[in-house]
Amino acid sequence: MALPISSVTPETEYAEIHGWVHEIRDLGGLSFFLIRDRTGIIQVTIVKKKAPEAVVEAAKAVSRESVVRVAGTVKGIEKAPGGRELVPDTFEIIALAAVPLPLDVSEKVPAELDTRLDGRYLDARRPRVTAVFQVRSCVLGVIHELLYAEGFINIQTPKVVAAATEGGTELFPIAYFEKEAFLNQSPQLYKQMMMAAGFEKVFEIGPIFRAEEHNTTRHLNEATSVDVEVSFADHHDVMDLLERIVVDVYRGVAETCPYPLEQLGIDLQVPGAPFPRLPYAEAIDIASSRIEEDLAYGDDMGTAAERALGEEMGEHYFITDWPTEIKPYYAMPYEDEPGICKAFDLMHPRMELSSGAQRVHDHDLLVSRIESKGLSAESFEFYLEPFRYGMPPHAGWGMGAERLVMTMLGLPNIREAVLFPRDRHRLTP
RNA sequence: GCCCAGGUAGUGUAGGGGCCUAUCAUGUCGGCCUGUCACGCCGACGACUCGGAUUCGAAUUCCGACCUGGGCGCCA
Repeated sequence: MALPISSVTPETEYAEIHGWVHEIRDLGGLSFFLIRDRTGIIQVTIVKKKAPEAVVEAAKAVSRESVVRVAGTVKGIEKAPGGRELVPDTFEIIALAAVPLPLDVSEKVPAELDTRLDGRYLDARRPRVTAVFQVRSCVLGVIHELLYAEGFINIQTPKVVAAATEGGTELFPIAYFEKEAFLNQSPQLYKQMMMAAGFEKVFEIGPIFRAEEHNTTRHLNEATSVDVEVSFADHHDVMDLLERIVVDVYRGVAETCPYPLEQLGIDLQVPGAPFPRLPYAEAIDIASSRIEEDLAYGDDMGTAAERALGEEMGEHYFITDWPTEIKPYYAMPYEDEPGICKAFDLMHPRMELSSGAQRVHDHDLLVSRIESKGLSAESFEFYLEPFRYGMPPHAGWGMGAERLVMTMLGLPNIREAVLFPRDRHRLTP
């Protein structure tokens, strides 16, 4: 029975391991093989005069990144990595790797992101890349756990839809038998419909698709959205929830991912809640005093403004009370001040992570909001009908999972947080 | 969509009219090496994205195509 490499300690007497040949150092009569699995690396030491002939032969034939099965005696030796090494009586090549490799897994020579993504299966063998996806898995696990613990229902909504959610963004058209259809940009309308169904608390973690031809380090054409909707809740209630999730995610990763964090060289600091809730008007004042370009009330936050605010705030924060004009039709305007609405963005100092709002739950108000955005209410009929038969007040948000992972780990490019990113130019692998 | 910068061995790079039979590292192959841990030493192998133009001469300049990275807008 093979052991995970990290579980082999100086006290282990005998071990069998499966792994990939990370590095080979042949000193002549003595050779060292570093064998790697997803949990760690162990040194296998072969003394040619003492080792079985079959071991020596296999060791001579093996190439870097081949899959091997090695079994033998474990010796506690201080000068070996991890304080132990394996002296094999069996060294079996399970799958010989061809040469040369498309990229250097041991990271002696860097590879560009494009090269790495082309050979993602190899790139992901690199401990620092594996680590990112172990953390990502943990992040999504923590979110699931927290939401289940708070009584949320995990839903799945269609990704093939007939119309845009909110207009504005470009959609990917697809052929759906004799009809035109699109890949969904957001589960927004569906999760709201489940409020009319009385589900009260729902969440969905799934893909969203945007056909924008953006070319940045923080946009993807296929992203993972963490979406939440809660009945009988206002925007502050769901900001509280979002805050709990972010803090819990950081804490969960810090507690359960020590090896990945070590690989990434990150000393993860759990952010302190509550996060400041900065009204849009104040945010504009702060940003405009710190940047060159003109920024007026009613403008969207540009990248420079976001960056300036991020420097000022230094931590996660919310921007609240946005002008109704620049938020989607489903954001609830304040009753006493309809020029601003109960929408919010959750910001990391580097970028926006999430946006949400208390939603409009009154049918007639929603129709007038849709029309004031220049959209046609008829095309939203499937969405509007539930609002006529008992729609509770509700609020929710959507958060980019990749952005959460990216900002937490300080990744330079959002593509680092996706196994097989889809961007303007990349459709394979 | 707009703007900028690039494409040189498997990988990452140097070189910006003749000094290029193209640098260095890593890798691969062969040889030596019993404690390496970026092992070391000797030798070899391997590349100028494509098409056109300018020129006596182009990896280098110009035009076009293709591909890539980044900034902005917009957003998660």
